[in-house]
Amino acid sequence: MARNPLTREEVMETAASLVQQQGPRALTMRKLAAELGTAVTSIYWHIGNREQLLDALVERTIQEMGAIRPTGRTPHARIVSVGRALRTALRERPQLIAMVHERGLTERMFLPAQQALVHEAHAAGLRGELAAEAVRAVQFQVVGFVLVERNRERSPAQHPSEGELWDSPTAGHDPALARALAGPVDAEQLFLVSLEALVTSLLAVAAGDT
Amino acid sequence: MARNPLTREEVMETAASLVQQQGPRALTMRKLAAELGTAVTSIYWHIGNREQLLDALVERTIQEMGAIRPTGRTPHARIVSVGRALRTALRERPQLIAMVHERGLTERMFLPAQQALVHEAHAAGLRGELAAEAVRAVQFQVVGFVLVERNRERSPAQHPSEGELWDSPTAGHDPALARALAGPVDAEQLFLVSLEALVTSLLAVAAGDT
DNA sequence: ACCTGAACACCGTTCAAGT
DNA sequence: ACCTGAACACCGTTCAAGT
Repeated sequence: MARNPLTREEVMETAASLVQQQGPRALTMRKLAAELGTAVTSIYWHIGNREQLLDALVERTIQEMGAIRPTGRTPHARIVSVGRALRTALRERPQLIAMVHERGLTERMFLPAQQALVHEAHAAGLRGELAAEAVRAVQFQVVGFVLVERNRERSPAQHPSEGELWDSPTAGHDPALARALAGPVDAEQLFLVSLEALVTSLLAVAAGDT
Repeated sequence: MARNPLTREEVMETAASLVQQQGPRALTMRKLAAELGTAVTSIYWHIGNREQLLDALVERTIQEMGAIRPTGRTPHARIVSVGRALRTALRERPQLIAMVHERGLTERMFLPAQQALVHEAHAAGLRGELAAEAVRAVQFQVVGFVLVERNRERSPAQHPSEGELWDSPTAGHDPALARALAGPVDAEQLFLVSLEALVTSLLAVAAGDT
């Protein structure tokens, strides 16, 4: 029970921990009020409605992430490092992904990496629209991958549907392929392979190589 | 009011149209019952609870999509064509994406393309784990992109946050870059560029070129 | 300026009771 | 086998009333 006057900060704090522990669906105004020891309606006075609360939480989490610092020598390595760091940062905050998911705020997840990517794209010799395209390609790639990855993890069931391919005409001739597709995904490796591929192509354009 | 005995089919049909028109959030058991002219509880007898209903709808929509047929001459072109077709098919069914979103079923969206991709990867000379990796890389790429794209479209607000970069140190030196980043995304082009890049790299591996 | 309880209009789900 | 209404335990939000 909080006797001292309720604070916007206090509400945010409690809401954040609630989301962190049980996901955004569990963040109900009434539960939150109970946790805070106040009436439900007090929250409305300080924060507004549930949507605004979620928005504020998303913003807060993004702030906490801070900037992303590239590592490595070559432009290629540095851009890839930004992608990896962004994925790591997002995966460390599954609640963020879930909240962004629930509302339509994916582009918020782009922000932490954007400055760094712009800088690196420029350093790699990309200019103007081409640089913008490269920045966005990496952002879409990374965020998209993380969305798929998380969504996959959320799914409780095994993925037996992929087993269908075991006896598909093509896979039947290639047992190793069938086995690999039936098995679990090595997300880490898949992420790296895809990102490397993308960056390679983007930089090939910069080098004048078509 | 439906006097004839309620059918599982009838429930699914009505539920589908409800989702199509107003999104999965509007699919409430009570609204659905009202639409059908029955008591809410009848639905439970035929279908089960809301989760099972959504699962069934997802499955149904996937079935409707049917198989994806590659076009083009070269392996590269054919794989890219599968990616494009998959994206188009998904974008034509925004309700599917929303439903899959709400539940954790992303991998269901992988299925329509998988057979075709396996075939094409094989035709391109990829075998075993390498082929599996290529198939999955394309799947993740396409589905991830569509997820980001859709989520972006759902967001009502403009994206002023990207304007931040206008006066970022790097972008400041490159007005064309700043302008491009502040403007809207050409999703179509971004998708193609990324997909082409990925496929090029995946096939380079097949050609023995490291 | 801040907090409150009552009330409204919704939910999904269960269950005993009907035919 | 199929359908029903009542009931339970939840929601978010508004609003008039308090201090």
